[in-house]
Amino acid sequence: MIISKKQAFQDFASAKGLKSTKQRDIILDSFLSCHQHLTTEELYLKLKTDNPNIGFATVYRTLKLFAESGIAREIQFGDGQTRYEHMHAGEHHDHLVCTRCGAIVEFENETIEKLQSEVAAQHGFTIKNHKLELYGYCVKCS
Amino acid sequence: MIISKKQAFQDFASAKGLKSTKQRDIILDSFLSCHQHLTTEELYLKLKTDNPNIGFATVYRTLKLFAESGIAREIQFGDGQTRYEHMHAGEHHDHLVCTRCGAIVEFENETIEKLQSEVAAQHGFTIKNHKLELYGYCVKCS
DNA sequence: TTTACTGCAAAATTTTTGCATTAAC
DNA sequence: GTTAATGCAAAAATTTTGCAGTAAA
Repeated sequence: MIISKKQAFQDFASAKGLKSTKQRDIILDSFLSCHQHLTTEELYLKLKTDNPNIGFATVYRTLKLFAESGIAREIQFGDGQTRYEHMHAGEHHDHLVCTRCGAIVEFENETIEKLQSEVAAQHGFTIKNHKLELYGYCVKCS
Repeated sequence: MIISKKQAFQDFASAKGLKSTKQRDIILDSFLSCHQHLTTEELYLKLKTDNPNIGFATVYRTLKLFAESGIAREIQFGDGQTRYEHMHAGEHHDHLVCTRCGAIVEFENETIEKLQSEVAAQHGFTIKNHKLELYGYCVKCS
């Protein structure tokens, strides 16, 4: 799982003629080991503990690369912070966001996905990806 | 239609003890007459022509109020700009976004809405609102 | 070597706020 | 008179970029 995403990024990197660097490896490992929706800053801070030599800009640019390569995707929950999460090839998940405590639950629903394709087709759109977020209160907060 | 939203905001305003001002009226009319997804800046520039005396901060704060009152909602298409659109009481529409030419098509789908509620219920969430965006190429661009 | 990458700091964007003044109640 | 709203400009918060030095191919 993790190995294959690592591989996927390495393939992307070599196809693009990117160089392999220590920093990118560290960022990649850290990103892959962290199963959350991270902002650039969060990942940067997380890394800085063990790698005080890595700069914010490198993390920023590397996360952009991850998104470009397809192993990550940018998401925005409307709080003004861009987050990155793992992108699982083929599959897709959406989010339930608690606007009180900030809890985020991921879910998948094939029927919804199918309906989305239908709607898109009706309008002549070719869909590359989508974003579905449900906002409200979680069990604890409601 | 427009009248009722105007009314809705006025009700909200009086319930909250907000004062009625010329600026807010102008911003409200302008916002309601414009059937697009506007950023604060766009609306501000649009207004400035006829009302050079209205400040950006007022537009900014007023749009926030609109969102709070329920007659508008904030949306983000991932380009780093917050937009506002009309919120139609009860109904809800989602977006098809062309990532090449920027075209935006609105759509509604009751079945999807229903499935969303089911998913939310399964996870114990009480949903206040949601956001569904499909990204891809429109007819012309694909 | 040649080309890309890094780190820092500066710049550009956007969003948000403080405050004196003005207008509404 | 009180209280809230406005406009300006300044501050925060994010995202993005320039560039000299460094490291990979």
